[in-house]
Amino acid sequence: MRKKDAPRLLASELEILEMLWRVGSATLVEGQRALGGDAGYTTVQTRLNRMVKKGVVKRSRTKPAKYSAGIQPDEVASSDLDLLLDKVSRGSVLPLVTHLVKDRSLTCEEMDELKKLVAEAEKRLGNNPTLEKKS
Amino acid sequence: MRKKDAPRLLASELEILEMLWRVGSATLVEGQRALGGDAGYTTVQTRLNRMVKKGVVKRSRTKPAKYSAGIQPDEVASSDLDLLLDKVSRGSVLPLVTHLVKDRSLTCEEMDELKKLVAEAEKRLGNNPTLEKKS
DNA sequence: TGCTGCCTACGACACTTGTCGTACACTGTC
DNA sequence: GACAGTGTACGACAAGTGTCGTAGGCAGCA
Repeated sequence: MRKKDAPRLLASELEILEMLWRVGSATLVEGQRALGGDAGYTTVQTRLNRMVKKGVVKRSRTKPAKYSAGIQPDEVASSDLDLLLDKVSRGSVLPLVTHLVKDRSLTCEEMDELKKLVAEAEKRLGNNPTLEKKS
Repeated sequence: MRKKDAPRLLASELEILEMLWRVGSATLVEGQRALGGDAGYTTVQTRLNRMVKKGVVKRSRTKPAKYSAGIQPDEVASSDLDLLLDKVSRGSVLPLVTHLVKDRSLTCEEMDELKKLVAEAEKRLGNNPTLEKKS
């Protein structure tokens, strides 16, 4: 059921994607600049093109080609979280959520959303009383 | 402050670590078997040894050398989640928590823990009223 | 028409990772 | 002492990644 699109992207690929998500789309020059200018022009070019070949980045047919992200942040987050869930926390969400929420100050809005989430989950639990007996 | 120990492990490395966390420690034979026997004996040997060199796996000096994880699941989860948080969800925990909690059935115990977590976070928010005004 | 600047394509080279095969070392046993 | 079994070290090779350099294509201008 899971889309096999994002098979655990490398940190460097995440860096590129993060840049593209941030700026929307970018030509090579813009992209290289947005990445901080650390990597050389052709380096960025090669990395972007290899990611295009992989399908995680799209490029336009316009003359100064525009590169844009081919996958959305939530897709990446999803597959990555699922992997973490599977390999690291043995299917239990609690440790992960704990790390995310603990030691972090949330805004009021986030807190509200969080409570709403929990309330929904609780309602769902009430509706599916059989599912909770797996422990 | 963050330990730079786990710089975004590869999926294959996670697989090895998952096995070691599961069995505690293992010789090569045990490890290869625990991995499902898909990879050859020397393949597992090479992968384990390369991870030892990286410091993410430890090996004993006993004769049939015992391999064990050099980092804990929560360390991996932490650094990985922080990376996701930074690159993918632009510092906002909500999308990640949402994915973790939504579409998943939690047990009663997990639900309790979750509510406890939220309550704690809320208390902390109350104690630091200045931090919430960033929006 | 020829030159100058961008943009792009392609090749190169080192390093990492996945996958093994092979050779060496040590321990019992005959 | 020779041999078999088990464990370990090392080398090899392909594919992928990070990093560029260089060459070719095209627009605008003298």
